[in-house]
Amino acid sequence: MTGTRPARRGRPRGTSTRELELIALRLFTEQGFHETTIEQIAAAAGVSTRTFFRYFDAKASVLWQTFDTEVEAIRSALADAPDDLPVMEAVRHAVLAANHYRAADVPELRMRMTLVGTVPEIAASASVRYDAWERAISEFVARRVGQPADALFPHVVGRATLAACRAAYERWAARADADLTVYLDAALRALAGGFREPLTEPGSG
Amino acid sequence: MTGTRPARRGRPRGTSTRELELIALRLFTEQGFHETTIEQIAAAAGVSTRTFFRYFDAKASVLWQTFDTEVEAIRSALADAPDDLPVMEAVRHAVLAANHYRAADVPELRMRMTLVGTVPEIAASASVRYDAWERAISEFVARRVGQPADALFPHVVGRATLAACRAAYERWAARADADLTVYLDAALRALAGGFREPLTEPGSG
DNA sequence: GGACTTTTCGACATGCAGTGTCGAATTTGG
DNA sequence: CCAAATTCGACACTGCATGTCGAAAAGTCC
Repeated sequence: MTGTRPARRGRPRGTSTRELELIALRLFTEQGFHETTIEQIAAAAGVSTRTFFRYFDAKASVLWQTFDTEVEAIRSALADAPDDLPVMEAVRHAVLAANHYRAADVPELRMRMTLVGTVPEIAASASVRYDAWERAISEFVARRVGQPADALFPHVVGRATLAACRAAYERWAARADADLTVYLDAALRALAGGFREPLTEPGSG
Repeated sequence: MTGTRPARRGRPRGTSTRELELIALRLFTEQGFHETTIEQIAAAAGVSTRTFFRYFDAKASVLWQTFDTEVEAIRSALADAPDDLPVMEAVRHAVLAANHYRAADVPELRMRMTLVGTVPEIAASASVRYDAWERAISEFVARRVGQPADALFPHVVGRATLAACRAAYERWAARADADLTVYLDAALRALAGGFREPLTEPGSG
């Protein structure tokens, strides 16, 4: 989000968060998360390990770069939702709108998802980020039903919605046979239906 | 689950997981999680830091001792559920049955919940444990709807159910004005209703 | 162009989590 | 009393994360 100002003041940066992200993603998939040291990532980018921590506050943070973008997309989509649209309909549309990726970005996205769903240490690092995602939902729900954002109902909706989406993410990353939005749509419809009628797997129809 | 055999063979243990758990819980609440070193916990129990890691594989693991018990309780409750009971009804009953605590255990439970909901590092350590909880649900759902346990629908139900319960846990730990089961019941009813009608906060009626 | 400011970087040091190794300590069983 | 079993403590080591401080590299102003 740092505006690309053409001429900054002091010494120019030796690398970028994006470069470190790509290098780390490659090394993690090649040799594993735990087997990759920060020293290796930094060395591959031509900087010191100390500098790595000037770009990211932790080893796993390198994988959560693009996550904030999605949260913001959901937020703005929910802000534009018409008032007569049912709450869970609005939520579903917002999530789907925020998860349309260009074909070129899909392999990287899948790589990231696979790591999140596979490596426990990375999954653990997610809990903090998920809070922002959930808040985007719960604050919208709170507005619509006229309750404080930290009340039980909005909180439950936010948590459950993210949980459903995570399940869809993981299934998609593991199977790779359909569009991500198909999985998300199915999961969110099942959620809004109270899980009364079971769902047929997207790929198996 | 180590059966308390009265006479074992070699040198007797210098402490127990339970003792370490209580000491750690006290120190964490007194001075914070990050501010408490394993050296302090071990010293308070009269053992070396190396020995701490013979009882737990990580610093945060010390707080998840009793979690497995709950998962097992849910599992067995679901196994006994009658076939004509709707799926989400059975899930709700099982969760509620597994969360009846004796009054004496409530303060410790609340302490633990507060830490999980407050300290990011502890929340992060939870993701692995939650998997077992979710599997208990999703395997039951898979059985009932005749799908593989790793299919999308059971997966979504498991994730969403745990998410709803976590929201209830946190609200309960933060407010402390009612029984835990009241919060859980409300959250799970809202989930099974597809979040169509909003929920009134348990304490504010 | 030279002095000054701003910003990033590298080197060094430190603390803590987690793991491997190995010998010592302590109990039971013969 | 000796042997087997089991736990513990001491030591060493790697890696993550953070603090400090001076050097490097750019722009800015005169």
